[in-house]
Amino acid sequence: MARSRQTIAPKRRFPSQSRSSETVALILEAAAQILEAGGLAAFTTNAVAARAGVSIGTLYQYFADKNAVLLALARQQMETALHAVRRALEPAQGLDPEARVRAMVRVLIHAFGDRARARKAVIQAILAQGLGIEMMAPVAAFLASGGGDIGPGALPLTREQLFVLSRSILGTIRAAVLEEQPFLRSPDFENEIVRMVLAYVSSIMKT
Amino acid sequence: MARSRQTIAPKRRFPSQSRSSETVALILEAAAQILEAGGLAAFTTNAVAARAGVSIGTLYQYFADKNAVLLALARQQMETALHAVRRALEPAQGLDPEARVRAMVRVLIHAFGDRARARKAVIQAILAQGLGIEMMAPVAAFLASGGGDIGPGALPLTREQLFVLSRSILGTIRAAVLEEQPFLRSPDFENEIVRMVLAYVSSIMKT
Amino acid sequence: MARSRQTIAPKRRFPSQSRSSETVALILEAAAQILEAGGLAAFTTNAVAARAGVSIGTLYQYFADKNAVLLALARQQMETALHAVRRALEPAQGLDPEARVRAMVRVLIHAFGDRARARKAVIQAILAQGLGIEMMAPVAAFLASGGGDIGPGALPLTREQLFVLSRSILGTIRAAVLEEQPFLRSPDFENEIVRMVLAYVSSIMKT
Amino acid sequence: MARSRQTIAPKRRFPSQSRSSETVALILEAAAQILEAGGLAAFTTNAVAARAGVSIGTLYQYFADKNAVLLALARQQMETALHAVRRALEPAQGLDPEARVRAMVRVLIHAFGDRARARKAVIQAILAQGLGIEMMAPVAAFLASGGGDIGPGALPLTREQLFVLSRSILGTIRAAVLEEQPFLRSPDFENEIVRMVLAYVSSIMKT
DNA sequence: GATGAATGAGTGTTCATTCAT
DNA sequence: GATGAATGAACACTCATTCAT
Repeated sequence: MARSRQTIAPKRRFPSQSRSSETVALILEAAAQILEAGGLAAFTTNAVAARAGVSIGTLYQYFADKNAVLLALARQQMETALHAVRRALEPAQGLDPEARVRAMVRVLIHAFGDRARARKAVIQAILAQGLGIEMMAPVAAFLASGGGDIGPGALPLTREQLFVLSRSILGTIRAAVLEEQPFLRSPDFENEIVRMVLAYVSSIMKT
Repeated sequence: MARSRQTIAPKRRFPSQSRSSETVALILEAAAQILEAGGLAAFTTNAVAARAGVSIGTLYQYFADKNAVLLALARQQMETALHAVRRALEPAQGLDPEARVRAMVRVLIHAFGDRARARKAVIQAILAQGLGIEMMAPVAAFLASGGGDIGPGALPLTREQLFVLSRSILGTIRAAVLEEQPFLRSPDFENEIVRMVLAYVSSIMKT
Repeated sequence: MARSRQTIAPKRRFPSQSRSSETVALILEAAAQILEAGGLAAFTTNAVAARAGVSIGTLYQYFADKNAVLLALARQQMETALHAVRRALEPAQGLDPEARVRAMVRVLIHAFGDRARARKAVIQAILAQGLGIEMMAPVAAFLASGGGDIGPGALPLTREQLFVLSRSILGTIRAAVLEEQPFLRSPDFENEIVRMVLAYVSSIMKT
Repeated sequence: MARSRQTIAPKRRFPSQSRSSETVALILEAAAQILEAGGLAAFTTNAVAARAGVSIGTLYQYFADKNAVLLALARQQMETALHAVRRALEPAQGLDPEARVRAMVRVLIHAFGDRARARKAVIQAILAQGLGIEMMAPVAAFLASGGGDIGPGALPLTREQLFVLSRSILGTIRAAVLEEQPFLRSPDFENEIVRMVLAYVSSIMKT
């Protein structure tokens, strides 16, 4: 039934492509706007459809249920963030580890810092649904695949190290987003995360 | 969102304090059980009252609204965790920093790891309600007041350092709980968190 | 949880009796009216609640779902019909079989013939839900228990005979109701059913 | 309720009769399968079209609405049953009445007993739609036209007698189908229906 | 203080049907 | 003729909260 798994829109129809992906994009954009404007409480399927300018029936043609919309939105954000990280790391090739870590952290902070309320709501929703794991998987995979390549060479991390590394970064940023900390985008905040990461990685390498 | 600030705290009864606190305890226990059994979805005020063996009206006599129950439960858990940390740190007086950090981390892991489903649900609920800040405050305060006293002496941390320190620890443990990671209570996991904390603190002190 | 099984209202609360049974009666009456006025199509839980003058929530306090209302209504009608049959048969004690059968048939015709649209709708609903068996059970039980006591003595019917006897009577009347046959209450119609029953029973006894 | 009378009959196509009737047959077969598999609840126009391998638009090219599909299916079944009865009665020419009645009853039992779920669903749907009369008409007409020719000669039945005769047979079988009685195809069940019919007819003739 | 029956706004979701392509 | 994306009216049902007893 399902054609491909990479498709952003989960479940339901896979219409003729152009029109449909447009509609899906429309709906996701509307979802983000609703979230941004009114938070999770305002996020109703009817509201999303209305803002997207499509009928509620159309929404359900592309998304199995309310949750699927949230999921798709989260996935989209995650992927955007990962792309941003990759792009940020390219020009950092060859630079010293600190520069590379800093580039990554900065991207993550801002990835999660733009459209703050929407992002906060997405995170809340994902956590509330217990879908956190699925969302973190790509990040961990990225780091595991040497994506970070944070140290001077490829450092083979254990499962636990990978987990602590990724979650301490994301958990900290996430907390700042959720708590709406004013210093989220401040250099000091960035500095401290970078310091934490470098210190931890150094410590691992010394072993 | 919250109506008034007083509503968060359960309305204390003065008349027969014993009966009242009994009832409150009954309700909170019921809430925890409901959460443990059915997760956030099963957590309805009617269900909690029913399991507590009190009428829904009585529940509302002690708690301003559904959220207040969740809040009280979370606060109770937080306090339990803090007490556990303090108790764990006492015999560690005078020991080297690593031993002290390890004691604290271990306690936190178990504090958040017991009665897993209930705690997970509480965390989800708190986050979903955007109440994370309030819940973190005591922890931060504890660390700020030198509670951790992790370094060789009192180390005056900046706001950002305090935040990164506390959230990287709690965020990592939290993620492990929410994602139901199997290694949550493993020594390796504990080791890595300890390593991360010590490395970060050392790095701060060198400045 | 459930207190007693004879209660008409199935599932849900069993409130303090007086007020509640009043409410239940109110709802069932409203349901019958809605059915009478607009048929099955108009039968929505909201409409029933509105006509009953109670909130939709109250309806769901007493009935598990839409179907339960229909079920309860059908049961009530069935029981009313049975009572009527019993009452009709009492003065017929000692009379010849024909008189007794006639009394019974007449009651059934009118039981199903009054408030025709409502009764029709109830039957349709019951059949559509596949709940026919449950509704027929009491009738069969009645006949089986010698309730009919149609022959000159107690005649022990086989399962199949009981079924054919009860369903041929009820099926015929039912068909006349559903098809809105004009002769439903005519003496000729009654005569033919009586003839059919007597002929069948005689035939059985000859064996 | 019904919009116009023509809508009941599927719009016949003249151009390429073969292709059209093929499509209609395809749709009816799909409808039967859906009904058989999931009962009335699963019977949606979209589902039928999908299983038939045609677009929903095409379905509406041949059937005015959802009901028309059901109607056509019911009619098809009814006709099949009648043909079967006629075929069964041919070799019974000249046989005694019992043999002829038995042949008819047996055919009816099996006509309504095959593909049980689908047939049950069709009956339910027809009844729920209040379309029972239309469906019974052909049967009554058949019996009226001496089709049954059950007695020793042509017996001129009154309207009521015809009704009671046909409905007591069909009503009984119908009930057994709807209630999924295990003895539906048993000889005992058949015997009792035959007995009932013969007894009733005899009784009529004696008058 | 306790009770619990009553409330009703609010939401997710379905599915028959249309019509532009 | 065929297609199938889009439509949107309609509904069942939940649950936090109130208030008369």
